[in-house]
Amino acid sequence: MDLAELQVFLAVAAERSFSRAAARLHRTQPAVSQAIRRLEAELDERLFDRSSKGGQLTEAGELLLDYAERLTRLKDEAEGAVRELQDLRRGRVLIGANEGAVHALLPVVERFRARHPHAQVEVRRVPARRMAREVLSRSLDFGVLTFPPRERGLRTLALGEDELVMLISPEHPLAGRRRITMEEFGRQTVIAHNEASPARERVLRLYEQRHTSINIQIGLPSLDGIKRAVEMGLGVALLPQRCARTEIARGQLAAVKVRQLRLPRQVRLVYRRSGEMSHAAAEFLEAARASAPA
Amino acid sequence: MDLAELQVFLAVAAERSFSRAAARLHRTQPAVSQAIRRLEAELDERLFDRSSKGGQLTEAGELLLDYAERLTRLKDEAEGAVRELQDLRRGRVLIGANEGAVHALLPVVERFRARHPHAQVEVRRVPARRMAREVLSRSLDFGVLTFPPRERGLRTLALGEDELVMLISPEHPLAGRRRITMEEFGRQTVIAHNEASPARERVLRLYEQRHTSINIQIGLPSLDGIKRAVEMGLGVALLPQRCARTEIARGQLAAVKVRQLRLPRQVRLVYRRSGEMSHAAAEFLEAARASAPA
DNA sequence: CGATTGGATAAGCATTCATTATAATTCTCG
DNA sequence: CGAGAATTATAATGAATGCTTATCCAATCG
Repeated sequence: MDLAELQVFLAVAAERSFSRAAARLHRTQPAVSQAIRRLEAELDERLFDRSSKGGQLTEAGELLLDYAERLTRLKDEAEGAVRELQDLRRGRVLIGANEGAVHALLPVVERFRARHPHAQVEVRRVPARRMAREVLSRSLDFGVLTFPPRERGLRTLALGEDELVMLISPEHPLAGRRRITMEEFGRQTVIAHNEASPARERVLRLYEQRHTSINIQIGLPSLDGIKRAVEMGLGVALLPQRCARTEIARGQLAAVKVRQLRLPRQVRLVYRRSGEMSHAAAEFLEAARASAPA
Repeated sequence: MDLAELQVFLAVAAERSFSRAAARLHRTQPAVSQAIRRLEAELDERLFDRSSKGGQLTEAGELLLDYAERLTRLKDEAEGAVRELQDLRRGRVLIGANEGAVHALLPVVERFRARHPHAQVEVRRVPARRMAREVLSRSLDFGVLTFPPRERGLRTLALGEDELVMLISPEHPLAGRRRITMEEFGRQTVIAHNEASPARERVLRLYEQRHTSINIQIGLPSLDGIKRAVEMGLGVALLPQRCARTEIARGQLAAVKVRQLRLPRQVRLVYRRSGEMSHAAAEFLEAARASAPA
């Protein structure tokens, strides 16, 4: 029993005639006769009563009619679903990023969504350490990193540069300064993310090398919390400039560069070198390329 | 997109390997490759990611997997349904009969149901006049008549003889008599069905021919109502003997023959001479032959 | 009763699908 | 990183399925 045969069966049932069904299907009448015959032979059951005038359905024919309709409907639905997938209406891009990197990603997401409004974008918070592994194991389509991954089998795409700046309240005495020294920064009350990150490791190492000190006095679990705390004057923070762009523009926060701690870094999108990429992922990559710096 | 191809697709998805799927389907590996290729070409969409280890499904593959499973399930269900029809675990026989004729039919129904407990039997009340037409137009599988139909294209099978008797209350003065005359019957209070029937026409015509009279004084819409009314002594009725067999046996009603009005008649099952007959109908006919008089 | 209509059958042909043989990838392991 | 193993892709061939043309047969209708 075959969908093509059922299609013929449906045509005959609808037209109540073998020859008219043949015309509708752009086949000859014997082709229709044979298709019905094959069906009947396989089911060992007559489907049409040829004795009567119009191709009258038998009881078994009536029964099969219902199933044939459901089957072709389901088939059309399947094809439609795939088509939709191609239109990215069901597509989804899964991206891993740590909190700071999200900001570099937003312009890409914006561009992608503008072109494919039905596609889903999900950005998950994934520690930089696990990023490469998750991308390679297909748990993620993309990862965002601020350092080149050592793992093989990955490609990267630069999304743009960023640097760390000290964020402080505009009321703070240092708010007017263009830049300060590491030592000055070290004397501040520092508010930081309470998760390990490569950037933080690097900053701590730099202080160690200089034999000066820094104390992280407040640890918060979210970027937003840190920014609010800085606004309230609880202390200062060292964060990627992009993360506070809007607050700086609005005058809610001030940014001051710290000598030796600017750590300019490339924000990178990483993805699998080989293997099938979903349409959505391919399109996302395209959007990233378009919004990346020339 | 074809059920056969989807079958291959399902096998590959299940085995996560083209070659293992080929083995399971008793095909060669290139056959599987090509079937998948055809599917992919038709959908214009990769279904498996060949680069990674096992035949990993792509996004579209996952989507199609669900549909493929539902489609094959539905196909199996359709085949099962036809099979059920064949062994009469499903199926229906539709019979037309007027109320009196039902009694002649019951032994046949009983026999049929004993053999095929899952098959449905539906007896519909159909006026004798319309019976032949309904059978020919396939609205009914069978009809029950007490006269040979004039229409061509029908066959008949005798179910048994029956004759009209006068039913009266056992308390009635005439209850002891073996037989009475038409004139005596004419003087009774007659209770009859208030629907026209060939039998009634015939009785009225006989009275006309004899220039004697009969008055139907009570008309009731159901056989059962008539029998109750007779039991209560409201009058007498002229009905097929079979219809009151149990009441006569129990002594609730008495039967008296009426000269010239016995009208012995053959109860007949009528059905289409040509055309497909459902399995259920064929078996019902078989049951009727078996329980018909030799 | 002959003509017409609709379906069945037969023979030939084309396309499709499966097979064998072989190439190209990808993965594994030293 | 490279050789070998495993898995999938490709090409060529052959069988079979299904379509077409050309009829035949049955039923219906004037």
